[in-house]
Amino acid sequence: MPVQLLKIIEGQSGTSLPSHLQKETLQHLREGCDHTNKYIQGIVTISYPLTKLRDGTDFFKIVVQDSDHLCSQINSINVLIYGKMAEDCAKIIRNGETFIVAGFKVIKLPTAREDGRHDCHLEVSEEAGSAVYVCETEMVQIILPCSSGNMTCFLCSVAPKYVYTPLNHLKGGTVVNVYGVVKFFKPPYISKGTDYCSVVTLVDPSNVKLTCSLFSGNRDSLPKIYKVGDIVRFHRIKISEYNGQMQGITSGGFASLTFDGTVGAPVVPRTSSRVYTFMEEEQKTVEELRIWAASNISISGPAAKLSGVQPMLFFDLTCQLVGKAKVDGSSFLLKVWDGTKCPYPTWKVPVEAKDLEGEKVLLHQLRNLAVDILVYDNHVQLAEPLQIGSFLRIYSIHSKQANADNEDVSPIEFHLHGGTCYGRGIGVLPESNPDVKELKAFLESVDLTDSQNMESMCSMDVDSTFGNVTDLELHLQRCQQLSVTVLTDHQDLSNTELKTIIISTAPQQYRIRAKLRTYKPQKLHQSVKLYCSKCKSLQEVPDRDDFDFILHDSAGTAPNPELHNTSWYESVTWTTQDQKQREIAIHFVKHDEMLQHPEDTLLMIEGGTLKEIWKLTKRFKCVIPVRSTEDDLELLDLSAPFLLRGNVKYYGCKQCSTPKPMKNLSSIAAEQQPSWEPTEIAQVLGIELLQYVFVMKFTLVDETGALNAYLFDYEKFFQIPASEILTNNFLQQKMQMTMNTLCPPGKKLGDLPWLECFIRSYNVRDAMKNQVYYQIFDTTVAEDVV
DNA sequence: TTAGGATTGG
Repeated sequence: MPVQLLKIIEGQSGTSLPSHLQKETLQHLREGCDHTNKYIQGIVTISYPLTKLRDGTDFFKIVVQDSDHLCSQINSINVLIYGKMAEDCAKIIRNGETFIVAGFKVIKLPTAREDGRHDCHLEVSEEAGSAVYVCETEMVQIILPCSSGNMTCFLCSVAPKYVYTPLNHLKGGTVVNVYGVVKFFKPPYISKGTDYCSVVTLVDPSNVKLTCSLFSGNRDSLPKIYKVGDIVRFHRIKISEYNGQMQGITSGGFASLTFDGTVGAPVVPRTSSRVYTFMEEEQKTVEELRIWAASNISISGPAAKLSGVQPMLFFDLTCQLVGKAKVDGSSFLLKVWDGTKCPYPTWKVPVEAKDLEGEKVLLHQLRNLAVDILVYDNHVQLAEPLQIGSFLRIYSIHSKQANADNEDVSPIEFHLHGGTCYGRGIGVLPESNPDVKELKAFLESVDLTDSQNMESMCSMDVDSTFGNVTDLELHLQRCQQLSVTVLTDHQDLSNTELKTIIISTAPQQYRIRAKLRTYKPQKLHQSVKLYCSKCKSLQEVPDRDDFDFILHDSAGTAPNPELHNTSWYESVTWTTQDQKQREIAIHFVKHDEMLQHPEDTLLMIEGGTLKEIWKLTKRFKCVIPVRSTEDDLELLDLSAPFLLRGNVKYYGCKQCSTPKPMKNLSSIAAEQQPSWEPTEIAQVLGIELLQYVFVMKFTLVDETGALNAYLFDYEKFFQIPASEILTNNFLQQKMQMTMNTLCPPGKKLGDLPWLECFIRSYNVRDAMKNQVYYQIFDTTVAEDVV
């Protein structure tokens, strides 16, 4: 992560920075000079809200003041931060903090400034190779007299050193600071007294639990916990003994920080205090707790998508609010959606149209995707002021099927019962929350016309497979006896018990019969990775923003007219009418000196936006984003897809690819019937094609033991191509339903279906030890499950 | 003060 929080000790600032970097003063900063090994340091005096540029790039502007040269004529500079880095910086940077940047671009402004600011600004982005360091310190704000009038500046005060007590060393009657992993929590609710209340149970590596009752009149000052596994730091919590156990309760000056508990996620605290201390060693504490929690806390909680809900269970739902209505004094209706479709008919709470708040058109469009959740009693007061459009996590919703015994399938009802048992409640998630970002992107990708069309498809599926409840039961019974997976080879082998496998040496192959107790990742789309078969590396699929930024960046290079209309392609160019006057060139590859039908055509585009490229892929067979050099077209950075075909973005391995000239494509164009296969295109362009794979960890159990086995699958196991899952809503739902059959949520171990699998054991050695791993192979989901 | 985890009603 390029944005780092550093501990900077006064007089030794820079001790933690890379040693090749040297401090540059604002006076010496010039456009065109080499600042490669320089950094700028100053105090943030103004920060503007995070905004988006026209093309969707995040943009964050701050003003940084050189605190060592406060009274010189030029003492501050505008810093413009773009893309992912803008977002990251906006999260953690507050006025008064020390900001350090290296790897910036210096851009001179056309007009001279008279406000003491530099006549250049700095441009900062991940793509430009910038690195940002932020020092968070407790600040003292003072006003200094200066030649140009009074001036506000900030001084760092020495931060107090906090001591954290492990949970097994707590004593009654003390006030302490603690770190812990959230094992259980109730989102803030209105207590019977005067305050908001949140109950939080922590655990730490001493394996001791501490349940805390936190009160505050201000909901924002309670910890912003969104899920079990989050990590919290409490300052000044009072410890007392209750029923023979230690408990925590808020005391004066209580303060908390909350961190995402995911290993590897940015260590960015969630807090309402503007000023807090957070040192480098504390970042380590959070990272260590994350690693401890990963193997000691079960966070595969009852989260669900609407497509995965089953009758009669309790689950947490992350969703967007699209409508609300008062029903009566003790209940309130929330209409929400998460982009997926509940596979069962859902109830509609009757309310008068005039009582329903929300955008009418959207409510109509979502009539088959949105569900009604009725919240009761204490939740009503929190539900009433919720903003339409906001993102919610509703905890422990009860999905209830009224007359399950009835011949007619009665719809599923969703209730948030009164009370706070099991953490029942409603939390509002900020837009910066990673789950919200992901949900937002997914909601945007939902084609509402499609989902209406799919409605008939879905209900057909449901009708034929689960015609009524009896059929559903039969289906489940069948799953319990027969295996929900089948072997595609080696059927002659007999089963081996897991205990035997665990005590045997590797490598070996086994046939097993086991149950799937749990699996990771629970969010199925996170299982999709890109794999390079040459260097054997796995990487995340780049997100839309990465591509967007590369496109934005390459649009800065104008198409070179000398490269237009060659023997093997025909070019069209135009300039956009908007303010930016972007130049776009499209090169249509010819066959036999003729243009082909659009559906057979490969084209190369320069200067296009994400949206434009996406539209072209709908019409044309293949699209390759390129840019001009002096003498040829070339591919963009390999973090961007080098080829788009249908719904699939094809990526190349940065390490193993050696891009070749684009004119090599002409050899394919000259074939009798060019098929424009991605593998062939990759080959002539010197690209090592990355393959989409599912990578999952299955925890398998039988009567004798348990083991974790990896699934590494292109499309054989799920019979769904990994390459298409990210862009196909229907396939995502299908995969979720498959996993719900293999591992039905809320079922006891005895009720889980059996899986027949082939697994192979293999050794992984490092300097310290040898470890045995297991991989599933030659296995596929049974035909009547998918 | 409030809550002190521990579902299933409308």
